[in-house]
Amino acid sequence: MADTRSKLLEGAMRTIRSHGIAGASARTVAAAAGVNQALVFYHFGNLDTLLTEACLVATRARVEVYREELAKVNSLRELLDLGRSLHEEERALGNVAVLAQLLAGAQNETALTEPIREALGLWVAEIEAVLTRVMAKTPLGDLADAAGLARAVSAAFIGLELFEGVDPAGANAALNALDQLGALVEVVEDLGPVARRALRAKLRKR
Amino acid sequence: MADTRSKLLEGAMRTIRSHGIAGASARTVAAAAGVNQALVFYHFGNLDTLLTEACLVATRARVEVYREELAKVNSLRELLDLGRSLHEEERALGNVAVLAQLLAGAQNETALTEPIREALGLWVAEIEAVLTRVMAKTPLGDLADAAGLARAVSAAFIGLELFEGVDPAGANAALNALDQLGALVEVVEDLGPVARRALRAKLRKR
DNA sequence: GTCTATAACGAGATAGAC
DNA sequence: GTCTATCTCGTTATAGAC
Repeated sequence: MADTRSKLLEGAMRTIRSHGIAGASARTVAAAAGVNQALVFYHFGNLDTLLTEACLVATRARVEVYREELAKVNSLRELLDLGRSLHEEERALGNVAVLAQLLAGAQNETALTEPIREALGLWVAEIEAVLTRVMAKTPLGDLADAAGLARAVSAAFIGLELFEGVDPAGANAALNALDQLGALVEVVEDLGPVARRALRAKLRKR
Repeated sequence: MADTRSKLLEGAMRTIRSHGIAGASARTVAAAAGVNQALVFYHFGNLDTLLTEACLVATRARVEVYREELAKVNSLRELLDLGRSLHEEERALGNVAVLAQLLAGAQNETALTEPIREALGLWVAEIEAVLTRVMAKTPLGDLADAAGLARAVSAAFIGLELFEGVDPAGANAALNALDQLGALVEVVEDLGPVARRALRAKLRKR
C-alpha cells in the first residue's frame, strides 16, 4: 500500500479533477486520500504546496509516457494526429484539467505561479523538440519559430480543454477544423523545389 | 451615480480581475462595490448569478465595441493583426481574464456552465461571421469549416490569456510565431489560379 | 432598498497526546 | 507519523429593524 505522502498527492489529483481548485481544501483532499486532515500540513506545510506538487508529479509521469510516441513523429501531419489522440486521452484521464485549474488559480496566487510554469514547461519543452525536428524538413524550418509555436500549441490545448468543459460539441468542431487546416500544412510539406523557393521568397518579404 | 445593481456588477468585475474567482466572495465583491454585503443576495439571489451576470454584461459591451472593427476586416492577415491588438487591449482591461476565470470555475460548477457558454458564444459568433466572410475569398472557402475554426480561435485566445499569467515572455513568443504562420496563410490567399486548383485537389484528397 | 446582527458552517493551521 | 481537539477567521445566507 502507498505511503501517506503518495496518498495525499493522489487525493489532491482526484479532488481537483472532480471538484476543481475551488473545491480542493485540506479537508476534502485528505478525505479523498483517506487520511487525517492535519497530515496535509505535516507533509507539505500548506495546501498550495500539496496541490502544485501533485500537478508536477502527475505531469512528469504523463510527459514520460508520451516521450517515446513523440519521438516517432516524422511530419507535421503525424504530430497533428498524435496531438488529437493525446488530447482525448488526457481529457479522459483528467490530467490536463488539473493543469488548467491550477493555471487559472495561478493568475492571482503568486505561490502557484512558479510551480505551474514549470509543469507547463514540461509539455512545452517536449513539443518544442518535436516541432524543431519535423519543421527542419519543411520550407518553414528556418523561418517559423519552433519555440514560439510550441508555446502557442500548449496554450491552445489548455484553452480547448476548458472550452470543452462548457461546450463539448464546439470543442469537437474546433478539433475537426484544425484537422482540415492541417491539410494545408501537408501541402506545404509536399511542395516541389520551385514552389518551395517561391514560398520562401514570400515569407522573407514580411 | 450608478445604482446598486450596477455597482455590484462593476465590483464583481474588479474583484475577479484582481483576485480571481477564488477570491470573489459576496463580501469582497460588495466591498469593491462599496455597498453592503447583504445586497448581493437581495439583488441577485446568490453569488454565482452576480458573477455570471457581470461577465455577460461586460462581454456584450466589449463585443459591441469590436463589431465595427471586425466588419472592416477583408483578409485573414488583417484579421490576424486585429486579433493581436484585440488580445492586447482586452488583456490590459482584464476582460478576457474574467471570462477565463469563470470558464475555469464552470468546469465543476454547473450553475456557471450555461451563462459562461453564452458569454463565450458572443465572441465565437462574431469571429465566425468574419471568418466566413473572408474565407469565402480564398481557396479555403468551401473546404475549411469557419464554425469550427472560430471555436478553435476562441479557445486558443483563452488559453493564451492564462498562459500569459504565468509566462508573459512565452506568450509573446507564441503570438509572434502565430504572426509568422499567418504569412503562410497570406501566401495561400495570393495563389494564382493554377496553384489554387492544385491546392484544392490536394485538400479534397483528405 | 438598505442596514445590523446572527445563524450555521467550512476553511487553514497549530498544539499536544500518543 | 498520526491522531483529536481547538483556535480563529471568512464564508453564504437569512431575519428583522429601519
